[in-house]
Amino acid sequence: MGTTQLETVPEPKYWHLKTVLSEALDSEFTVGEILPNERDLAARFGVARATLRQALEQLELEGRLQRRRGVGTTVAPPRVGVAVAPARHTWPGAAGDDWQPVDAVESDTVPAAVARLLETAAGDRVHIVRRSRVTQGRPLAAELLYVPAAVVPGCQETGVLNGPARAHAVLQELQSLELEGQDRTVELGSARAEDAKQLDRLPGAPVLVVTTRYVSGGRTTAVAVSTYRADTCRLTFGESDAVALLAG
Amino acid sequence: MGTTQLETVPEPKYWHLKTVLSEALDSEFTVGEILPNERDLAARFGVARATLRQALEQLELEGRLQRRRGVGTTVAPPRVGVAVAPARHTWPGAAGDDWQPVDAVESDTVPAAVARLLETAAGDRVHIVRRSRVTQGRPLAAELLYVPAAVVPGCQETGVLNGPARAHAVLQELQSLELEGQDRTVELGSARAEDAKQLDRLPGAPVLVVTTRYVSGGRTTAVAVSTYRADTCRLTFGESDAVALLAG
DNA sequence: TAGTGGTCTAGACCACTAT
DNA sequence: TAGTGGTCTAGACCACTAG
Repeated sequence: MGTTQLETVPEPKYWHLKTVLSEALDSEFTVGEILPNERDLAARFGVARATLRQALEQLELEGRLQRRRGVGTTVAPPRVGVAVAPARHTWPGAAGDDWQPVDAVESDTVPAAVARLLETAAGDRVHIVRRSRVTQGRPLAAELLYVPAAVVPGCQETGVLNGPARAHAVLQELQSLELEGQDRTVELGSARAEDAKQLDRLPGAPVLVVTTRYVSGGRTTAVAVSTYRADTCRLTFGESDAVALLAG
Repeated sequence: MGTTQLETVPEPKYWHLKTVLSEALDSEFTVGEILPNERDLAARFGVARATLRQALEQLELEGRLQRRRGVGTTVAPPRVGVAVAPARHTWPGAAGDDWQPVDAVESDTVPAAVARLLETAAGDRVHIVRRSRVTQGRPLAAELLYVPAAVVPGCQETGVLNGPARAHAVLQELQSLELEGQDRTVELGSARAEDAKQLDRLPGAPVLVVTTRYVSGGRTTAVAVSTYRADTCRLTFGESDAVALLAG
């Protein structure tokens, strides 16, 4: 046969579209610039809107685009480098940490995965401190910090305190304990409705879930579940924070 | 008004569907079990197939499901905990590391982000070592390790070696250097065509991209870009590897 | 109120896998 | 060859934002 078929596996349209758009973003657009709307773009490329959207979704996942309902699609700035593991181990809420306490509640039900780490039994009272991390006015991450009531006995009477003050009380008492170590896991998740609101995203948006285990007195003393916007954040670990400068 | 509208924001169908399916997975299915096909499932829930697929995609993103074309949709096992930052800093390829060298090439073009970290100029020769990480017969991650030729002068004449041997030669010479430190970043990406094949996924599949910077002699000596399957992997950091046991 | 992205439908065909 | 998930279409309506 004289026919040459270099691509035995034809590239899907949305994949090719993504490549074309990606190159266009590099060469013809600047950060913050607004793209034509989806209907126009689809028409221009001769595809259905759903196909165009598949390409846009990928680019948004990679942090290249930002889409907002009622507004439009804009070119996203490079991802923000976010230091996750400080050089020195510290309790959450220690001086200089980038989180802002939001409020705290006491509960006797925690997610199964958290209960397993804390080795708490069903019914054990646990403080749940909500915190949020913001940079340049934009929400980066939401966190739930789980501290068994038995770990911070001084916080028995915090019921009278209001939100932030209560969170402060729990965090403050933690500082008095000796922190022996910590470890973390990172995995992909999708934002729960509550997190999504806090992160200014729609429910289901992709997030990087960082689970931190704080060890003190030979056992897991607290667990933090931090939910970072996957589209805008690049998590940084390690001694040198200089790498946070890396772009694109 | 006597009307009570608790949900002013009606939940999208696919979101509700995802919740229902998620609970069904917990209670009525076992790991590895095969689900009804998409057309049947869509009919059963009274939605279009596209809507059903939106829910399945979310569940796959969260590592609850595994879908394979031509085969079906199965219940995924819990994510595998993968140690990313060993307790002691070592060069890639050191004894006991979980990676298998695949091959190596020499090139004078590297991704812009890598060139920035390595501080190489356009045209500088760089060894690119491909490695892969496998557990229980399943591919977890693919890696490209970039080492400037100037860093491993003993590897000038490796052109005659075949793939794996060449990779070994570069890795071996690295061990002789003193490693001063390393740091890492983690971000969300989508699999390039080449990675996708190595990871047994389709192009565009969500991946966790770990960029490791190796520091020696006061400067960045090597950069590794490791691409982990986001659906099956949970990355673990820190001194204690015990956390790798955490499930679900 | 006009315009945007988000959701949803009811089809169709294709690529792949196992039999 | 039959059955699966993957891609694609051409519509429709909804929720949200901004002028």
